[in-house]
Amino acid sequence: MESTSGWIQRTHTCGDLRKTHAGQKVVLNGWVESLRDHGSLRFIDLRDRYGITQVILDVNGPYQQVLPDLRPEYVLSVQGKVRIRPDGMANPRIETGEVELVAEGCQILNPSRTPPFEIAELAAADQNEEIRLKYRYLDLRRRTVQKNIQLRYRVTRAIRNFLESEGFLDLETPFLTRSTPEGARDFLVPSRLQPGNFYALPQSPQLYKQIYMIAGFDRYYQIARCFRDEDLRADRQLEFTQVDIEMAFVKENDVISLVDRLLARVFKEILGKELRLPLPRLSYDEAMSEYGKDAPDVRFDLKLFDLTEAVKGLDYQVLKKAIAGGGSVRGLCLSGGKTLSRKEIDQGEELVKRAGAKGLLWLKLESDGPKGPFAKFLDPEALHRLRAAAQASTGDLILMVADQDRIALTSLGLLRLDLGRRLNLIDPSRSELLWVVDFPLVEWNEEEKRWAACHHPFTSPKEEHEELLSKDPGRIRARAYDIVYNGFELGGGSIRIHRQDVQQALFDVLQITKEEAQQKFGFLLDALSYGAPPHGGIALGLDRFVMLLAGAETIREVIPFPKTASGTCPMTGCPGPVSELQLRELRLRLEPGAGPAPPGGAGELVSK
RNA sequence: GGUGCAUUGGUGUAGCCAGGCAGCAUGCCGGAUUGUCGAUCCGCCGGCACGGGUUCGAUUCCCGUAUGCACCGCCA
Repeated sequence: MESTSGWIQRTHTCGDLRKTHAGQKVVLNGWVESLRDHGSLRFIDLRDRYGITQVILDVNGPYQQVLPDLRPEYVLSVQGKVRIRPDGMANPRIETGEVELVAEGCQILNPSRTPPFEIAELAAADQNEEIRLKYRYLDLRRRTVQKNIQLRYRVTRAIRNFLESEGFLDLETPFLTRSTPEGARDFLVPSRLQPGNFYALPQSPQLYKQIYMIAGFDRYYQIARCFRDEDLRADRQLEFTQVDIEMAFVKENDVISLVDRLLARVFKEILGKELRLPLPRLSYDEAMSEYGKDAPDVRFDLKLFDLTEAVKGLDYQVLKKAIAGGGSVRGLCLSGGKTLSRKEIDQGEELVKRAGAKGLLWLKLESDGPKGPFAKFLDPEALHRLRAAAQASTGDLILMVADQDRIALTSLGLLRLDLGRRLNLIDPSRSELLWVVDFPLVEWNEEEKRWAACHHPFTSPKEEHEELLSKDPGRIRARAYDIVYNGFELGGGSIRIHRQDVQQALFDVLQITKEEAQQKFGFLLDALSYGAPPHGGIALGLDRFVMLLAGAETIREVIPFPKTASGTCPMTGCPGPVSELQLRELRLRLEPGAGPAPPGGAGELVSK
């Protein structure tokens, strides 16, 4: 194509050139990755998204007027001839390393200020994150970051290709919607046309995708942005992305096997790994009693055991009290763990205490008998029962928590993970995926003295449990399922309620009043009354998925423009103040004390 | 809302426990250099987040603030 603005466009990218191009005249456009000045000879590594090509400039070349000016990150157009590098000069570290471009022309398309940090591939990897985010456009030039962002694209493409081959339609849903009770805090958007009223940004497209099902679009998907105004974490951002899927005329197995195949496709395409299908399933109760977590990391064993029966009748207060109070004694057995120091055990105790346990009991199975705070209360028979129940042998360490079931299990679940990490029991090269099924439908919220939905208030109870809605909600199991990847909840879904009477009954359990339900979800209840098909679906956390596939520590590494832990963006300085006029148009007034960020904050960073 | 850790030239760090000239690397700037590829060699410039306290003296100790990160609460 003819250039109209005086600069010469590339014929190839910086990742293209090989031996076969030798002798050809080519043009490259790109950034200066590094400069090596040998006086009368100058090497430039020219970079673009496709790779790096070495360019050779001669001090006597027809471009000598630009030579003194060249600096890292300048944007260049280089014309020249491709040459095979002299013997022994090839660079096997780059794909174009067997050739080089001997420059015959070189123009600076744009200079660059000195970057605040190095972009070059081998530059220090642990760059301060705040600076990286402030200059995200530079950070995104770095090879490793580019790889993560491109990986994200390849993952979404694989997902789209798969779902579309399965007949799913990619359908949009509004960003400006209605605030709903339950769930996370909404992001609110004031309405100018309806002063005093607010839109909410969607926490997920949940209700819309159900409406699509009722409307007959029986296979929907969307790579959807979701918004939740809650505190951030390494794996949580204010806005995040879900692979949102919904299907009509399906039961649990249809959704689960679809996602099985979807994941298998992604693992094949991205990691080259074959997943064995169907993925294993664990009931919620099994997951909790064996791993102490509803999203277990099964890359290592170290399962929890119920030791209640084994220690029942022992004259040891801690145990007696817990059992008498309706609780249980749970434990795990660390093979060869007798070498654990007292300090390490104390650290473990700290951990379980933070999870609400009163303490950590331990028993070392030495060859000359058991050692530990309650060893002397153990008669030979009880010791035998305990060893059997914990599948322990001599040299092992049994760690126990005696408490209410939930506390005993969750605290040991945390301890299990901590031990797994600290003792290197986890093989990081493994990818373990599994389904957790048969979740409870609702959970008692002690603070608010009411039942709350475990998944969301549109989740269908198991049919045989429907009658329990009015009698014993805690015993109801839901038609819900979570997919777990290396101990992370990758996604979750359910078969939805498609009958108005059941939906109403669940709202009653959740103490959502008729008025409130009518006001907030009236449209859904109405829709359910016009012939809603049985339907269900799932939402996968794309950010977490890509993070795990990339082997990254935080989802910020796979999100092009993430926010800091306090919800700010060092690059744009958002959130920022708005003008008096904007507020007046919305009929909003700020409280005294609320207002623009103080100087020295993120806003200030940007103005420099 | 809470807890912990951190903040030292442009960037990444040492020094802080045990108070007394702030060191290293890289980048920047200048010079040398014909086969480098994290080029090399020589030289130069540049810094203790902010506010208060203790002290003869604070980068160092104490308190507060700000910012970042991790975690708890929170996230159906």
